Amino acid sequence: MALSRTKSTRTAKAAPSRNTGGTLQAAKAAQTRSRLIEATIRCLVKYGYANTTTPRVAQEAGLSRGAMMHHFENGAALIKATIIELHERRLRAFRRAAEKPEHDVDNLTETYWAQVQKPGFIAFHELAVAARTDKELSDILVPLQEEFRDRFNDQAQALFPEWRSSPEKFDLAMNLSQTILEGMSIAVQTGAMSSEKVPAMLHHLENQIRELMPREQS
Amino acid sequence: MALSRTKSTRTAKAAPSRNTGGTLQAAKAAQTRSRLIEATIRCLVKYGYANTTTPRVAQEAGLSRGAMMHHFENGAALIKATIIELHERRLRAFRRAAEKPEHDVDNLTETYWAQVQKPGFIAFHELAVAARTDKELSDILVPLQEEFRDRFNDQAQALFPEWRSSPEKFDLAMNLSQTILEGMSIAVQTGAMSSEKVPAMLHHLENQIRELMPREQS
DNA sequence: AAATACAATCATTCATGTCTGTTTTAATTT
DNA sequence: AAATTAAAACAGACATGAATGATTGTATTT
Repeated sequence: MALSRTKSTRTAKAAPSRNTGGTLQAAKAAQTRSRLIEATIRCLVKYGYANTTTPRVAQEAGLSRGAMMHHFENGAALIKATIIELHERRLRAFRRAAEKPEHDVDNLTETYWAQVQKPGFIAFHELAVAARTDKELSDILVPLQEEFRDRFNDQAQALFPEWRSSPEKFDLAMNLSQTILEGMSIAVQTGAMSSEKVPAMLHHLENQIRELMPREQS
Repeated sequence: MALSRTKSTRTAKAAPSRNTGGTLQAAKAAQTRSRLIEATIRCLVKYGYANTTTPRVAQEAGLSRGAMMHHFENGAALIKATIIELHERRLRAFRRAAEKPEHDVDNLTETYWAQVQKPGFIAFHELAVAARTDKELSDILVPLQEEFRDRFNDQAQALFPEWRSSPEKFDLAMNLSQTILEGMSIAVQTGAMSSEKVPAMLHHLENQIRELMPREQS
């Protein structure tokens, strides 16, 4: 997409009167917006950020580009919306996992491992990499990354209350998990690591976490 | 760059007669090629893959685009050359580190940690991410990734011969190191992780490696 | 009917590869 | 050693394709 490759000369074009008023055919609008966002995610996964263009997204969504511009005043608005959708989806998935009854370490690591292999994470990483050199993108992304880390820690702390006794070890375990699982996903995707190595790594990570816990749990 | 966005209709344009003959003003040519490759790396770091274009690279190198096209018949050739340069640089750096006398674990992990924070690795990751959705790129990159893993393991095995007694643990230690260090570098770059967390992670990794070693070494 | 969803087209910008022309450098000949 | 010549290094301009935001026009809703 390469945000705002062309500078908007026009007078900011009154954003299409976001029809956020609860009860109308605005439901249709929200649905179409959602379709476009989903299409964007698919494009990011299939073609990468560099080749995710507005015509391609429109085609992937089965819409005309004109229709698309009706719902998002420009390409930047679309990927901004995509970012926050991915963020919320990440939080939701994490929340669902936390609500399940079984909370042993193996379960959680494998659940998060499954998460980081799904399209959502791949698309998110495409955007995160792009944001490194795109201020407009990083202005949106960085705060969300921080919020995710906080929620991640909150949830984990709620699940393992006995860990509050040694917060440094807890912090380390969280960072280890995130780094290894996310890093491993990226490494496999980019060919830096063979997928055969994954099980042993997961097993080792689980052991590590248990050793960082304050003595109980299998 | 987005390789070959336009298809070459012309008849393959006899590649500029690579003047690889050892002893001429061909040294100048090699030097200019090198300047262009360095400029490409800088652009990848500064602007990201999506915004690394031939005009920008030429400008960064202080050359005209025409001159650039004289040395690389198209943009794809340039980034291909950049990839193998980065690969060889990675191997060289690794080799240098192995030639130093002191070979304790702490030294090696911190050396590699320093490596993955340098421009070379960042540029390489930009290309690796792009290669995920670009067959032309991955055709070059994937074999090099494999070669790097092999050399990485060979070198490490030469440095710690006593480790041959337990190859699975050795393999795990190598994968752990690569995943954590590279993953952590990316995480910090993209804002997924705060850099404050790095020292504790490094320390933990070093301990892990030592525990995987067959009993000796401090 | 008024507004909103959608479609189609426009002008602009930019990157790409190709082509033509100029300068510099090295090799050959005298 | 000086002059000549050929090739390589470099620069600038061109045509093409594609993506962008803007604009205008049509069909649905409600």
